[in-house]
Amino acid sequence: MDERAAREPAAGPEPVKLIAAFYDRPGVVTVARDLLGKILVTEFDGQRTSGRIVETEAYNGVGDRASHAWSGRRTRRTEVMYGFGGTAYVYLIYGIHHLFNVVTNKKDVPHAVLVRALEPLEGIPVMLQRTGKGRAGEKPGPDYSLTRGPGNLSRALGLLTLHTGVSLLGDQIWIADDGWRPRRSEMVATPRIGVDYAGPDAALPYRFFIKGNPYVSGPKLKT
DNA sequence: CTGACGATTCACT
DNA sequence: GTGAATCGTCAGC
Repeated sequence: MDERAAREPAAGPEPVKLIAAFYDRPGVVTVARDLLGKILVTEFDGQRTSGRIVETEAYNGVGDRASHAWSGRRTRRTEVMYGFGGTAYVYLIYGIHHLFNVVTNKKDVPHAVLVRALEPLEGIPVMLQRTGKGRAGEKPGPDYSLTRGPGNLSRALGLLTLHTGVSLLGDQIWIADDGWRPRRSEMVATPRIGVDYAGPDAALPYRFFIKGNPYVSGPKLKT
């Protein structure tokens, strides 16, 4: 298949917004894998920005030491994780970066998927404006750092902590399927990034990404 | 109320 | 490879 055609949003069918049944499923690891290739969209003040999801991480509820909900921790910040699947969970890390997560599973089961990287599709000028990247004097060609890494992509799409609790079934933030999906052989699973504190759970293969995609964060794989 | 720290990023050695 | 930025959250007193 022509790789370029596969990545062109206009080449495929109209993207269809994912419905509650996608998010409600009990297996957060499966949902994290299934999110690869889907399109994350934000539309704030009439400004649409979107990108194809190329990297995710699953956070597997109360039994997962890496999860904010580990051991049933339930606070004002994490309360949204205990809500319905298909809700945004955005939190501030290091006082600087906003990280966007998708709450999954049914109410009271605090599963979530961290979206770690996107390949930009729509609204790239807006993303450049929001991030301050792409100004004159910089080297030509795509700036892969625009949406590489969870802090960067959240900034590019305008996602802030105030968006925590927003339904992904609404018209501000949603995820769509345009029919494109990675082959199984293009998908890689590794341990999650930045969760060394999680003891044995730090080694779980809960990070998923599309092999070879230049927007994927973290160290490069050995070939 | 206090203090330690983080699901990160970037500049710098 | 190392360290700083910067502040809400959380556990503990």
